Amino acid sequence: MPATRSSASSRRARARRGEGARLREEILAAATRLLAETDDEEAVSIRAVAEAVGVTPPSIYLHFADKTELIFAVCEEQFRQLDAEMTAAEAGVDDPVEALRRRGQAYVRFGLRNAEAYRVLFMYKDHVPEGVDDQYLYRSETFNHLVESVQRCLDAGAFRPGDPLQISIGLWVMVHGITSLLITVPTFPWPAEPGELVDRLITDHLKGLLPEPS
Amino acid sequence: MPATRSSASSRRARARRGEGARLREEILAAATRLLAETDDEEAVSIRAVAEAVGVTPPSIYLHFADKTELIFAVCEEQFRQLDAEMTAAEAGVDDPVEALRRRGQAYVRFGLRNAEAYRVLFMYKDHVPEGVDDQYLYRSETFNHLVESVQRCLDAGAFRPGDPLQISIGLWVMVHGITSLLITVPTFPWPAEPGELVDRLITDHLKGLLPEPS
DNA sequence: TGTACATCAGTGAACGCGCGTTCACTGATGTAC
DNA sequence: TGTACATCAGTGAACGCGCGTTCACTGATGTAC
Repeated sequence: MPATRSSASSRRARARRGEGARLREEILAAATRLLAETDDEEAVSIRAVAEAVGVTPPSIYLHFADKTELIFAVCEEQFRQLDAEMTAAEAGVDDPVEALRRRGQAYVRFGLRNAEAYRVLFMYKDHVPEGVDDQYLYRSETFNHLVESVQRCLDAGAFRPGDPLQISIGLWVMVHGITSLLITVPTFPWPAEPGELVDRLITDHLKGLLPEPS
Repeated sequence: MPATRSSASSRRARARRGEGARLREEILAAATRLLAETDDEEAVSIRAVAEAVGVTPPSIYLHFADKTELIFAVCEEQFRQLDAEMTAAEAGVDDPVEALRRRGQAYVRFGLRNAEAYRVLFMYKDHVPEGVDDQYLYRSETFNHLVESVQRCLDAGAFRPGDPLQISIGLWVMVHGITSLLITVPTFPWPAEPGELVDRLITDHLKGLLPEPS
């Protein structure tokens, strides 16, 4: 009986010829799962990922140049997932302002449900490795869909005229502010429901705090 | 000629009897300076701090129980500094809304000028060590001064009636959103001046995006 | 149908690194008598 | 005024740890002839 390297995992079956690329997907999935389960990016080491997949550490380098590239690949996937969830939240909503509100709610929900992934995406420095377009976020589908959603509000006359990019930045700042503070300072006396905070702030942001003209 | 441990630093003169506590201040100052200069919390190791002070690593433990306690002490100091700068920004301004705006501007300026300290304060998990009141931020002078500043706006009738705590949370969310995104995603096409972004967002937040009633 | 060979998908062992922390100690400074 | 002693402010060396990464290798799988 050969010694097992760990009580938690067993050796993975070797891929057949030409199917080596499948390991890449398994590594990505394991890294994503580890990030969610441990809620700690430091626990997602090359060694831990290899162990979770059932493979030795050097195998990771068959598919990723280094650790940075692996983590970035995880982030890319999460970022697409965020877009998908926001798009789904908007689906079938006719009122463009209500659609935008649901988009915001979905953003915060995603961030809180995938807190550690969210931290890596938006609260780390240098999460975009060298060699990657540094306009990555700006040029992304994810951000673009927000701008389009804002544009629909402008087209419908629901907002007073303005630059959709600047309005989008304002909305992003707000939902990011909410998400990141809820993650980092969870013991603060926040409203009971994060959704409440999002709704109130979006409403304040859109309608204003100043007294109505009398 | 004795070997020097480093080309960069020399042995610090030993404190006299009863003045050992002075080392504590020197350690704090060195850690703060290291954080600012390297712009990287990971570079602020016990060893690096000791080296910067001109002392051996075990000496740190004469004044701090462990690394967490040292970093937290640095954070506390920075947090007081943030309060001082916001208070100074408000000084002599009569209009309470304008005072609030200056407070926000000062917050963002502080965060950008002390980016790595800001990250440790508000973008790390568990920056408040075990044993410290987990309502630390909420009960702080720094946060309290914001609430008081909001209360002055309410008292002056400059805001429509509302809960000063909730309004304060909204404002904090916004300035934190701006500061943290500017730090983390500096390559995004932000407005040229951070102050511009702060002003526009505070204005939008206060006045609203919706069309004026016609 | 058999066999030599190339290729592919990994393995095993080790590298050097910097880290936080501990422990037994030293030597200058001040104090009691 | 001298000296033994306690105390204080540190030092020096080492501990074990987990990390990313490299390098030479192995052995199963498929292919050419």
